[in-house]
Amino acid sequence: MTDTDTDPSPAEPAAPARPLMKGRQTRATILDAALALASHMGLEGLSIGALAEVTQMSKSGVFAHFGSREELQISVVREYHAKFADEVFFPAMAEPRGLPRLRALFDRWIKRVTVEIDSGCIYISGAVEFDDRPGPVRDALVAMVQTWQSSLERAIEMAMREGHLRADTEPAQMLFEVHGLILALHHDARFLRHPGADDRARAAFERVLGHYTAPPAVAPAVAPASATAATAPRRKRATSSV
Amino acid sequence: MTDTDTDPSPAEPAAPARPLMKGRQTRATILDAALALASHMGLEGLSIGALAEVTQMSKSGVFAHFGSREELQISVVREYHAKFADEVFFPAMAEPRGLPRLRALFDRWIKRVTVEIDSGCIYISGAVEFDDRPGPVRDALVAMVQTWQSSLERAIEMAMREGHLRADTEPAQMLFEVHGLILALHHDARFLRHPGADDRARAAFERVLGHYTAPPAVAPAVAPASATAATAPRRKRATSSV
DNA sequence: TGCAAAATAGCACGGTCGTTCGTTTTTGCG
DNA sequence: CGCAAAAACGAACGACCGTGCTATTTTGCA
Repeated sequence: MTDTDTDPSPAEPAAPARPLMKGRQTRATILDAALALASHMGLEGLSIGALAEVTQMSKSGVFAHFGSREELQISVVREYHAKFADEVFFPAMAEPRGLPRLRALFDRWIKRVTVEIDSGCIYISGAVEFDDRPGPVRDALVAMVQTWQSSLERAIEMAMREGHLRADTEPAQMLFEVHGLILALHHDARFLRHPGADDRARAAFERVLGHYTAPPAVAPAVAPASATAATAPRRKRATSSV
Repeated sequence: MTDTDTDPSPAEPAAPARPLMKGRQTRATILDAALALASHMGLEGLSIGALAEVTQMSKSGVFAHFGSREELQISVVREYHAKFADEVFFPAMAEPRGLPRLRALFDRWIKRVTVEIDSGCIYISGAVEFDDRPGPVRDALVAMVQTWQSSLERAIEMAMREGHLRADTEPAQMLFEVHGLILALHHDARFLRHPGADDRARAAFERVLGHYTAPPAVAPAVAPASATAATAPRRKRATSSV
């Protein structure tokens, strides 16, 4: 949401900043194509030549916008981060704190990973590609992923504070388990092409929620389920349908 | 083992056709190096030139053993599969059926993914690299992963038959959740370099076990299918296939 | 020891890659 | 219009890639 085009009206005609140039626009076009290409081939599969072909430009013309392949990759990571935030994070923040927001986050996350058939998640593919490849690209990727995970963790903490999750919940542990569901979904849906993978993910998510909303529970086998259902507040809201 | 090693009597003096040659040995050496290299750079990062340098051979010398880069990649996948089976599957099969075997499988799986510092899991990295890159390499990879997952699923079914897991367990669903823990572990340990990731995975595994060993549970207001299973537990448990 | 076959090396090919550099076109504004 | 700056182009470079050839070395057995 940072540097989007601001040209509905010429705005400042009187001695504005010199570089109002509309080369920025082609840069956005290139970045868009790069994002699509990287979703298919991975960040390491990005090639300036292929990018030039897709955008009908010369290799050097594409190159000039980034200065190096590495800078292009980093730009792609940042672009993906912005899009991810727009489609997953911000809309979910419109939901009320606690379980509704948590469900909205997970639901949109699922859609980001699967519904877009032609676009694998760059966070996931990038994590595998750069897990032992040091450098600026890895650093950028780690920073973005950590930002996203921190947001999730804060949402979990908020749900605890709202009383929607049991008090002994370890947010990082719960995040680990939920993250695993997304990764398994990505694996089964994209790689194994299992059709019902998203249903599995959703069912598992509800199971995880079921655990973290149950009473602190020393009571082992005999604990009646009706009591747990009473203490766990099930909001209507039914998540966001989108 | 294939090529006609059943000739104790050398009937043909001119062409005994005995490929006992020790070029097989160098092939194994190359494959070993290739496995290490692919663990770092991914299957797509495998290059015959780099492999030649590492093994102190000529490019063409390395090349001759596989006939094509693609065949080399497939050989690496098969080699990894064999090693994986030797280190994870077969030792765990020595444990008694049911929970002990399940725990052993998971425990060794964890170690395969993390303890080997210099070796990422090729199943995981390969799945991301080839999730939309059709071809023989992808096919081989899918086959190996499915073999492994089927083995796990059978182990889960066995645990059910032993009475160690509740009768309404859906093996594929449980497998999905456990697999997610491994993927999250791989992500957090290798990419984010979180030190305690394996403890998180183990704790989560026990939580999953805790759920699937609990009594069938009286409709916790969520699951639509499990409730019906509890009321109708009578299903012939036949299917004694192996 | 000799000899055929297997294993390895050497070399060259066409191709793609990222990058550089000089030139040309386009842009924005006086 | 004119003109400087920005943007895009085109050709070339060195490096690495996979792969096909033909030698050369090594091996295993008579």
